[in-house]
Amino acid sequence: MSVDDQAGADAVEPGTDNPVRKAVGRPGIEVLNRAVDLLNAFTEGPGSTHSLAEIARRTGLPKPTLHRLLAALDVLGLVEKTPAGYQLGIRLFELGEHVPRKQKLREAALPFLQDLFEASHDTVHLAVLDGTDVVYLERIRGHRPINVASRVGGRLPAYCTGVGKALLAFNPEAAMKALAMPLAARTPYTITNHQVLAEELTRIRQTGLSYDREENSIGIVCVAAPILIDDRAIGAVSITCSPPRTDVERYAPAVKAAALGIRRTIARTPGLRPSDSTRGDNRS
Amino acid sequence: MSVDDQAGADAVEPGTDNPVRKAVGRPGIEVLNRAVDLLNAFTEGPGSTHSLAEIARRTGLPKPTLHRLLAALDVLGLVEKTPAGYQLGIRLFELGEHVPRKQKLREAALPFLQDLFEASHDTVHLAVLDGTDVVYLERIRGHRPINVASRVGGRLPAYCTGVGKALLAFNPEAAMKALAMPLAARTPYTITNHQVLAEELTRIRQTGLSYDREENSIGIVCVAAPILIDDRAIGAVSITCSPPRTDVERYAPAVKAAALGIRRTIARTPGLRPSDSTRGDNRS
DNA sequence: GAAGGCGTTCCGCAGGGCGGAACGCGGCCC
DNA sequence: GGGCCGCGTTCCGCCCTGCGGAACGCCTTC
Repeated sequence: MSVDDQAGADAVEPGTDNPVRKAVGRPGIEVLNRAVDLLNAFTEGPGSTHSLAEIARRTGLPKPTLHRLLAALDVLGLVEKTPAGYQLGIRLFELGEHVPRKQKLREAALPFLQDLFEASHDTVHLAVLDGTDVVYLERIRGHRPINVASRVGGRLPAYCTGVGKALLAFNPEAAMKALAMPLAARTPYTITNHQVLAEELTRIRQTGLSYDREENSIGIVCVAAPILIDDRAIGAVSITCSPPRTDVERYAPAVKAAALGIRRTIARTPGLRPSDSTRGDNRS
Repeated sequence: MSVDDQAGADAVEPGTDNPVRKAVGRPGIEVLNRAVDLLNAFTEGPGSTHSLAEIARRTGLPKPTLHRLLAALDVLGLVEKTPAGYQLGIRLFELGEHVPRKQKLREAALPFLQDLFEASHDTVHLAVLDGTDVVYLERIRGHRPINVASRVGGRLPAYCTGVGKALLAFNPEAAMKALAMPLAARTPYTITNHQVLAEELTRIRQTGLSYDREENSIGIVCVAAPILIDDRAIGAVSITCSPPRTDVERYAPAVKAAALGIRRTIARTPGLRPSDSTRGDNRS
């Protein structure tokens, strides 16, 4: 509760927010698209248990259709029907724990994240890229009441976060996409100009370090470093603190060292390598 | 494997029966059933990246169909196509992190699990029930080389584990189901007799404690206690160790206390209450 | 008693998912 | 080299299956 309220409780991006949105002229299998839209409805906005009617409102799907879908998903364990409504089912958690991108990176990174935390006692993050968004895999935080907008399993646009820019800098295709979409101002400091963002990415590419100076959320600054395998960032680490202690810079070496350590651990373990998903959506 | 042999299950079509199981005469939406079977193929057996051909073998689905399904799931982010094959996608992890059964229980339990670990330095588990299986939500383990068969996000039959029996004892419907299915012997000590299991559950109901004495795995014993809300177990905690140090019993009070502590924390936080999913499959 | 919101069921229409067949490719073995 | 096998991918016409408007029974609210 202490967390996300003032961060704007972001309803991700303006393109997808109106109650009807997507799911219509899409490629792929219609039923699947709808089913996943349904599931996504649980990850957006507040609350975790919803009535059929509310899901109908959120997704814009007709009630009989939803009824059928929910019943099917319930049997499959992806959704659970409780007296209070529907919620995401345990089997989703099971499946999620078997996602290799998460599993292996996290495992390799955890000791280094711990070290970073010990050294700084500030919030430490591990994230990966998905499309032009960042997904947080892990967070270690202490008792300091920093209101980080992040959450494990949460998603934020890459262009306005430390880890995000580090990831973009070493993922050309994703960077292209990000540079081709509108950059909404989340704070007065958000980079909203494509030219500026491009330069920032170049700088990051040169230094191997990425800074977020209240670009996503007022009161939050951080340093991040990419975890590079074959010159591509498969993940990124960061330390976050509040700007009174503006000297995030002094953490830069530690963050960079942690990223390198993780890289080495991974290089030693086979199996994580083919890190780049093509992620079908190159159509957009 | 243990299940369907006696049912005859003849009338269904050929092609999908043998190398795989289910997915044929099922209720629900066919495409969804297939898609989820496809995803499940990634959580069974070794390896996390599979070729289309291999998935075809595992699921028994025709290749063109799989091709179409995988492409659709790729766009949705539930699956990722890499040069080496397909793997589960990051969005599954995202969804999994939003599962309330997991999210809230884990959050409430974590400090108590830590305490248990500090006190014992043996492996600590947190699990919930799904059907007649147990799903592990969290595990804290030290450096002792105990080969626990568990894994976070893993699944085991309830009747042969400490947490499982604790959960069954306080979930009548699930217990009924478990008592109606064949109990395979996983070790010489596994309870395979329904009568014996029923008595064991009664004992657990009286004492509030459940023991696993190498019933699931040789070399593994544990004590477990249910986390009770309104006389139903919404989860269970356990401490596991190897039988040379047979005195798991001395951990019993600590485990029980932890369970009570978690219960109290949850009772104070609203929102976790409606814990019983009906989980569609009451058909069986 | 009317009005609105909810979850649920029914059923006839047609659009979408199906999968056998066929193709191009690369590795392997004579 | 030629033949073979297994792989991923594309095509296309048949037919099955998912679709959703309409209608119902049950609540609470005014």
